[in-house]
Amino acid sequence: MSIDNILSQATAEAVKALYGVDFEASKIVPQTTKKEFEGNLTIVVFPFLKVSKKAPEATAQEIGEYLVAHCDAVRSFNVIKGFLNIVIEPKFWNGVLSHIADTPDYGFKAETPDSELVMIEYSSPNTNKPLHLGHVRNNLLGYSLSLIMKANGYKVVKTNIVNDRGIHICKSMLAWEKWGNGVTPETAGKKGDHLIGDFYVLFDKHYKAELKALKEQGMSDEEAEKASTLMQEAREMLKKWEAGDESVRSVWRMMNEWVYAGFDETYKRLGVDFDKIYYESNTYLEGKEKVLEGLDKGIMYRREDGSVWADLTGDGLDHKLLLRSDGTSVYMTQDIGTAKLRYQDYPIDKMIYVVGNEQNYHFQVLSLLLDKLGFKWGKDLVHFSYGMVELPEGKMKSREGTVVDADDLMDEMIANARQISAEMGKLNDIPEAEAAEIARIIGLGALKYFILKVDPRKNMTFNPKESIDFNGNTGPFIQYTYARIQSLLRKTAEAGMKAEIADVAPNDKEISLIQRLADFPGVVAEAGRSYSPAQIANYVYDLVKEYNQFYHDYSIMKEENADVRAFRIKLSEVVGTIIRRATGLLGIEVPNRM
RNA sequence: GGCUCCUUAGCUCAACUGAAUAGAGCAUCUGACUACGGAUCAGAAGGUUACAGGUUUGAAUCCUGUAGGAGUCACCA
Repeated sequence: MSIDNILSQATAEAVKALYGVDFEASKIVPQTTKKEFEGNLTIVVFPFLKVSKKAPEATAQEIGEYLVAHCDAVRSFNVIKGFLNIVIEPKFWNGVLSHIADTPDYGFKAETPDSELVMIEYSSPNTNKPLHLGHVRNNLLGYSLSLIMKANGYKVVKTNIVNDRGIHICKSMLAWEKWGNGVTPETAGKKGDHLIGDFYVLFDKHYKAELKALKEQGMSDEEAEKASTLMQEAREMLKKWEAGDESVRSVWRMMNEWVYAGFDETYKRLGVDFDKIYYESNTYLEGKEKVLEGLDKGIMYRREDGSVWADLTGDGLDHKLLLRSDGTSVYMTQDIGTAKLRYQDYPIDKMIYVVGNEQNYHFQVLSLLLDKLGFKWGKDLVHFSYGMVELPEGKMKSREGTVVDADDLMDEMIANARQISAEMGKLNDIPEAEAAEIARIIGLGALKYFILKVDPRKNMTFNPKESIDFNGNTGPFIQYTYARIQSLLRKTAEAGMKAEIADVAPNDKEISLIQRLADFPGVVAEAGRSYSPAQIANYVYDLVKEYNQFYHDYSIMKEENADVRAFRIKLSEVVGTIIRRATGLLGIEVPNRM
């Protein structure tokens, strides 16, 4: 049992013995004592005043006295206003540390046969352009989330829904057919997703030129858009696609393969993966079916023009279109179809969609519709909504070429890490292959940490010019501390020094560090509840910062008392372990040297 | 205009379910390497938590209103 639990239970007993009232132990949460006061843990006694009918100081005094008399772990206490600061018997912490050291999966809950199955959808790319910075945030959040949920004992299925159909793909295809001269990723020497993205931009360029010419002939914006032959051709192509026209379909399949090969490379480098991939070209018809089923059951209704709608005014929302008057499906319909297929494939208990906050309304509606259609997880589906990534100049716009490309960004980060490492002489005497690997780990660590440490709900600004710091609250700072601990362990092992929890009383700094280590399970659980990797990131940073102070103040190898030295080496080792596990939850690797 | 979210130090961000004097990093200034890695550490300075009310023993946190920003309200995805 953790020391927090022991204390809250003992406090509950104290309240019962002193005032004869039952207080739920789980509601009494001791907090770590602020460092300007004496003590390790603090209990706030204000909630007990109603039953004690005494002043805060007197109540705290009474509870404190009871605890000292009845609880072995409590050595002494002091009272400041309504705060009862408790000093834990120092040797008690040795047991806490050895418990952490001896628990292989400390902080992680194991999956059991009754574990709920949670499906996490993330990434969701369009096949007409490469991944950009916004996708990077999405992918990192989604992947980290899946690891956190797993650490909380859930069965996790990571899924990706690829938007591989629609007018935007037709635009790329049309441009390739018109101006591509049969170019392929091989002949162009370019990743497939980038090649297709270029044609999407090319289409837009020609389309804009056409619009401009038409408007110069005196047409309004609307008239010009209607008169555009390029857009007409694209629409025509979409119709052929929907009809299954083989000439269109074969180009579509070929170009999709190019794009997927490109995506796979990016995903692999980013370190994310999926258990199951769905394609909208397979799900949109299913959605149609499901909607028609809902129509039969009276959940939806049909208008005179043939379009199908859901009336959500009873839920405080609006009427929502589900099938166009020509019978084709919209975005919402596809999501319903995807849900249907997923539910056929997996016994889903909980569904999490990692999608940007511009779709908050969409998911509110989707939740209601899925619930009405009988999906048991529909009502409680989680839209893990995150803010946009903006540039100093404002929003990223793919058509205007102001996007930060994911591949370029990773290249830049790694090159940057390489350069800084080299300047500091860190890479001297290291074989090229290892130097490259270290630069990769650091560069990606910097990027991932930079993005994940921010509260997901908030929009964030990304300044590519200033790039990312390597000092302070950053990934490399954490990685560096880990590498130093590994170095320490190597050197002490070579010198034949032991690492063990000897029979010594830890000092204040050590106790504080042990307390923080002991907090790890709570942080993982909390991150699982609020679905936020940011909490893990901030925890591991605090841990590293505190360890650095400890590390700096003590010369561990120099310490002459072998027991104290062994204790500190062991403590360092455990800190290293927790750093590795916490960063692991963020998808960040830690190097043994850097 | 309706609905949702955001606003904390010059900048980038913390603060778990309300709790003690709101914490870090960057930038600025001052210090510390003849034994574990200076990508480090110690210290200084920097705040009316957008504003105004309210609830509470206690509010950055909860409620109401105001201002500013973002998103959304498509037979686009």
